[in-house]
Amino acid sequence: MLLAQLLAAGEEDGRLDHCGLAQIVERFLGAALDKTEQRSDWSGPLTDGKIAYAARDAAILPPLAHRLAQQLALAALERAAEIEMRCLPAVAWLERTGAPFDADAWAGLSDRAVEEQVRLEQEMAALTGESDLFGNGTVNWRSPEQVKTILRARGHDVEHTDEATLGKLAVDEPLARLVLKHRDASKRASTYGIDFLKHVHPTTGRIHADYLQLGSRAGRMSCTKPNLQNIPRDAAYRSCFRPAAGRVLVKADYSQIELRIAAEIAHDRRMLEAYGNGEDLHTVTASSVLGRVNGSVTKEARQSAKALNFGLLYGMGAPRLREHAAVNYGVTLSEVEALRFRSRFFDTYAGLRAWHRKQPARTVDTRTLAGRRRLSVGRFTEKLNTPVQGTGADGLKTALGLLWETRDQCPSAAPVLCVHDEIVVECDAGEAERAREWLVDCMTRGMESLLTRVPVVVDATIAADWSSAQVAR
DNA sequence: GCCAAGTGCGCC
DNA sequence: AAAGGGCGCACTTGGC
Repeated sequence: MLLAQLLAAGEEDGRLDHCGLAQIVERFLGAALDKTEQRSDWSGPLTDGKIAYAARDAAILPPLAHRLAQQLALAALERAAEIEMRCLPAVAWLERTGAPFDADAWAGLSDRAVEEQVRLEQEMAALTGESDLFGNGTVNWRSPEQVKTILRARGHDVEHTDEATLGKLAVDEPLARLVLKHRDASKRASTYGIDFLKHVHPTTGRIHADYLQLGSRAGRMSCTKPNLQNIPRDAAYRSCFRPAAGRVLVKADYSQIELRIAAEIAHDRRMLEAYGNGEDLHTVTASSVLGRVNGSVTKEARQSAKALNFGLLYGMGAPRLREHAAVNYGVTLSEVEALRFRSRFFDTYAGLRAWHRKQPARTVDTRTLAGRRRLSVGRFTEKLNTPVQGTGADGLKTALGLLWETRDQCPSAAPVLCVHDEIVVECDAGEAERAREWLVDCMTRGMESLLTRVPVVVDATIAADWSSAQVAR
């Protein structure tokens, strides 16, 4: 399954997600596998037909494995395949262990979000004079159509009601501010509301999410039922992920990993030099692109530089840079200023500019540093991003494999969360320091197996829950 | 009642 | 010449 997905990465919808053995056999062996028995009643004694069906299912595996190995070799995907296969038991381990979770604390947050949502609806009703525009007397503030209609009635001729649009309006339209606040409360009341608790396992009390090992076209994992990779960063939410007394979490993440990988792939001298000297690239960008105040880089400037680094690295243009700066940093840039920042950025990182320029115009198959392939990439921005993001996945998956293979080093420990550049392990409090060293070592070695020109830095902390800040090294 | 597409937004 | 990328979930809308 994984290997078939690896070969298919980038096709149509990008994955062979819900495709079973029959489709894989059909595709790689060109043979039809009869699955009619699959949905029949398997209780009671096995009939000859069922036994034959089960035998056929098993017998097809050796020739299928042979064929897949052949195809992987032909496509030069052996290294990527090894990473995936060694990672697989770690993903099973992660899912089976589950994330430790405080459902009562979560329910409290959900209640607060619902209250806030109701309060905001009352405020908006008062502000708009209970306007009966939609027949039933109440406005559905989650309907972009209705929000648009009401804003237009108040003299704002908007095409969209997204955060960027409403954010601009918010300056002199209190309703826009309320709509944005309502969106936030409503998100917390729905996606992160009471229904989330249906994912708490009745006997373990933990959340055993479904990690899709090849969930993204670039090679990352995704996560569903529930998605534990988009839990709000707000400490109130993260702290609900908390083990019982006597156990602790060890959280570790890669420092600026995509920028380091980009430096390696693009051979950018300035970036490699900065990382080689143990510098922080956001600060370097702030200093050389945005300038200094009294000789030093302000916290705000470093924050803005982050946006420049991630946006411009992957091909963001000046217009969107302006938009982004306005919405996320409250920084107003003129067109000329945006263009100037952009060109100063590429003056600083000339290797990145050269890397952008050498991208072919035609559709290509991209490769990560481990050789992971994505088929038929046409967009310029995807040609830039996929190898970088995908190499991050190569390194993280290698690390997960190492954790599984060296688990005897830390018998009380098991992974409980995994979020693209972060792994969280749970263990006995008494084994925390040992677990921290083990985790940092596996993560470092996993990523270092791919990067030769740039150092890998892993930040790790021991904590009572998932919320505390990442500081120690 | 279901399905698909679109909108919006949480995270890395 | 110009072009940020990658997800999953809740909800609305429009059609059956």
